[in-house]
This record gives sequence, structure tokens and C-alpha cells, in this order.
Amino acid sequence: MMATMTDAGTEPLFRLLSRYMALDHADRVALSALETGPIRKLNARSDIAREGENPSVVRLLVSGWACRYKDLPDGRRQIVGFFLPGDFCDLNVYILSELDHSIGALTGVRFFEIEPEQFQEVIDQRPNLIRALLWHEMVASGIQRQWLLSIGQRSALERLAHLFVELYYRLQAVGLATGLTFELPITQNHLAEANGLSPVHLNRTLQEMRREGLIELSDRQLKIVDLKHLKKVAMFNSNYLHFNRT
Amino acid sequence: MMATMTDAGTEPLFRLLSRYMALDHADRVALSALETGPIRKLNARSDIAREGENPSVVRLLVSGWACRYKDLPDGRRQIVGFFLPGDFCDLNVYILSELDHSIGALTGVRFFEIEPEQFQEVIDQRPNLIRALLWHEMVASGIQRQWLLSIGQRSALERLAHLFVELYYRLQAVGLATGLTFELPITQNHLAEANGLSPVHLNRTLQEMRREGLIELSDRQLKIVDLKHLKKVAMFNSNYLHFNRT
DNA sequence: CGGAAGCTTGAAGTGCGTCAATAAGCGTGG
DNA sequence: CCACGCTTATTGACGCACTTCAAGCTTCCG
Repeated sequence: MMATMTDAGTEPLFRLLSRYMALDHADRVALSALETGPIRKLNARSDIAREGENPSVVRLLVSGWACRYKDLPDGRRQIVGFFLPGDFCDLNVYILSELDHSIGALTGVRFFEIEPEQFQEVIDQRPNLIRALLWHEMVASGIQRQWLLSIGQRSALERLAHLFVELYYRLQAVGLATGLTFELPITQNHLAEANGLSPVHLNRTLQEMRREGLIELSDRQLKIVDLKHLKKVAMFNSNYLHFNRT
Repeated sequence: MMATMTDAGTEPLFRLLSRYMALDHADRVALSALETGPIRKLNARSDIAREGENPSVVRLLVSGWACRYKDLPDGRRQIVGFFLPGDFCDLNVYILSELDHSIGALTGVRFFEIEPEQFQEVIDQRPNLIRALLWHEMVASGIQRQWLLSIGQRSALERLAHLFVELYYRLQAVGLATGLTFELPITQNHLAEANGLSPVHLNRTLQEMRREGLIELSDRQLKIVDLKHLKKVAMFNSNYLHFNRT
């Protein structure tokens, strides 16, 4: 029982929410009670949901990376956010009827689906949790603002540096960083789409970062070589992540 | 009594929320009960709140334009959202402790402040309202995603076209558009900061739009000359505004 | 009447995009 | 087991959308 709980798909979520506020064992149990359905799997490059759909369930990402993206009629695409393990793909299903963006799997993903009633039941019992979940949504919104600042004002190098530091902190929060190294399972094309850059220029920017001794990247492993310098280049201020518990 | 209600500072807010769902007279009364404190005024170019602060009240903009912005240590600035009459400047004070962005007055503004307890009281009585307010927050988040798409992928002309159509719809929702004309009380500099463009290039893009017969703009009055064409240029899809009641 | 804020224009520079080609890795099927 | 296709990463040459710098103009207001 305890063993299954620690292995549960809700483990990263619990770790994440714990960065925002103190949660107790009962909260932990309540969260794991969300996982009743089967674990679903999808391959990389497949869509989890398309713009215009009206999904009836909330999805919790257990492993792999996904993204929110928007596209234009002529094919241009912008990734507007990453979903990492422990993230909900669209909690706003509750409020809004129709998706105004798509959700795509960037790698193979595993997730499970939660029925609204079931969700409601759990948060009714645990007022702490609804607060933590709202917090998480607000942070997601803050990340979007930070991306606007990046794409609007930062150079390619600064942008990429900022993204890497952000991913480092987010992955660390769900236990997916070991030291200053983490798995970066997405392609340079994805990084380009997230940063509003062409794949070619993104590639050159990556090489510049390596040359400057900021990072090492190979075999999908990103190692931050000089975190202090990287943060300086990115002008990184972690306040927008609102982790107020170490 | 009825007269003061229609003139109330909450009037634009009520109009706005009515675009999302049906609200009744009791909701209207509950909203206007939020306005107990005095109307506060600030001049253009002054800050309503600064990044790092922890405001204890929710502010409702009654007239004038404000914005959310983020800045970098070296002075670069990005406007990440506009506040129009009827918008709350940071409902998330409820959840997050510290502001991760600043709020600035772009024109002279009038607003009033709402204490959390007072706010709580009103929404406890009117479950409809909390739903409408959450809806509004989700739409704000959707607008941010749309801006990311704009700045990341659209050209200067497309970006500006998109912004104008968006502002048109938003202002129309609060009764601030007459036909295809509305007041655009902000400077070209502000437009540049919102679109991640230099003031010079923004000016040239505006002229191009005039030359193409898309808009007329003078004396702070923006007239959309050819809405259909403008929407086409912008590749505008209104779904992200989630106005599901005409 | 002076000074600040905003708009406009010209000239020159550059960060990034586009196009095009190559090469490496990898699963799949004949 | 090799051949094929597909995905991903890389590099060079060239072009352009946008930036920067600079100046002059207007309007407004104290």
C-alpha cells in the first residue's frame, strides 16, 4: 500500500505542490485517490488534444514531455508552454468549454484521466489542495508572462539560457534533475518552436552556449556547466516560479 | 438608486462578465456592492504596483488603460497585457504572495480597491459570479498565449493587425466601441513595447496599415476601415476570447 | 516661451531567417 | 543483413525584417 503510493502517478504532482505549501499525509492520500483509471500512453508527435475540442476529463502527465501549442493557418507553430511530469494538461476544462490551443506529446508520454466529479470530490475534502492547484495554475500563467518577456525582448542566447534555467528549476521540483544535469528529451526543432526562432539559428545558438562553457548537451542529457553565469546571461529571477518552500 | 447603479464603476465589469454567461439582477447588485471605497486616481506613466510588492487589495479598473509589464535589469521592457475598464488588476493576489510583474497606468486611470473579505462575501453569495470571474482569468491567460503566438511567429504587420482586432472586440464587450471606431489612448511607444518591436518600426508599420487601407488613426481615435481584411491579415480567430454569448 | 512628450523620417547596420546540401542515427521490412 | 526512409543535427551562403542612431517636427502645457 505504501509502496504503491510512492510509485503512484501522482508522486511528481505531490512533490510539485509541496513546493508551494505544506501538505500532509492526508493530502497525499487524497491526491493518489485521483488515479483510478488506467495509465494511457501516446507516442511522440501525436496530439493529446486539438484546438476546438472540448475534452471532458482532466489529464495528469505521469512521464514524458508534452506541450501546449498554437498554430496558424499557414503552418507556423508556436509552443506556448511545456508540460512536465506532474503537470495537468488543462485544468481549465472546468471553466471554459472549448480549447483555444492544442496539446501535443513531444516524447512518448504516460498520463491518466480524471473525471470532473471525481476531481470535485477530492478537492471538496481537502481545501488545501484546491489552493495548491490554483497556485500551480497561477504559476503557469506567470511562466507565460516570462516567456513573453523572453521572446519579446531577449536575444536568442538570452532566451535559450533562460529556458534552460527555468527547466532546471521545474524539473528539480519534481525530482527529475540530478545535480545540474537533467534529461532534455525534446528536439532542437521543439526548442526553436518554443523560442520563436528558426531551427538553424537555434542550432547555432546552442553551439555558442557550448563554446562559452555554459552547458554541455549530448545524448539528450543537458548539463549546466556554469549555473551562475547562465543565470546572469539569462537575467534570471526565480520569483515568478513562486516556490516559497525550498 | 437604479441611476447610480448604471453609472457605477462596476458597470463595465458586469457587461464583460455577461459575455461569458447569463447573469441576473441579483448578480448585478452583488457586483456593485463591491464598490464601497473611494474612487482612486492616478496619472499616466505612474505605477499602480511594482514587481516584488505584495498588495493586499484587488483593484478594479473603472476608466483609463493600464498594463502588466515586466522589465529587465538593463531597462528593456515588455508589456505583457493590457487592462481595460472592467478588468481586475491582479485577482491572483488571493493566491500568490508576491507580484512577479509590475502594473502601470498608461493613461490617467480611475479605479477602486476591494478588500479580500469583502470580495469573499460577495462571491460566497453568488456562485455564478465566481465562475464568471474564473472564466475571465482563464480568458486573460488565453490572451497571453495568443500574444506569444503573435510575438513568436507573426510579422510586425500581422502582430499589430491582430492586436487591433483583439482590442476592438474587448472594448466592444465593455461598450467602448462605437461602430468600428474606438479610442486608442496609448502611445506608439506603448504599442511597440507590447509587440516586442522598436518604436521606429512600429511607426512604419502603422503607416503601412494606413496605406493599405486597413485602419485610420489620428487624435487617438482608431477606426477599422476594413475589418474583414484586417482579420485576414492577422489570421484572427476569436475563439480564444471565449465570448460565447453574443 | 521653454521644455517635455510624442510622431516622423532617413541612413546604415545586424541578428536572425531562408534555402540548400550533407551527414549521422535508427527503426523497419524485404 | 543490407537498403531504405525518416528524423535529427549541422554547416555555408545569402537575404531581409527589423534595430539603432540621429535629427527635426509638432503639440501641448506650465
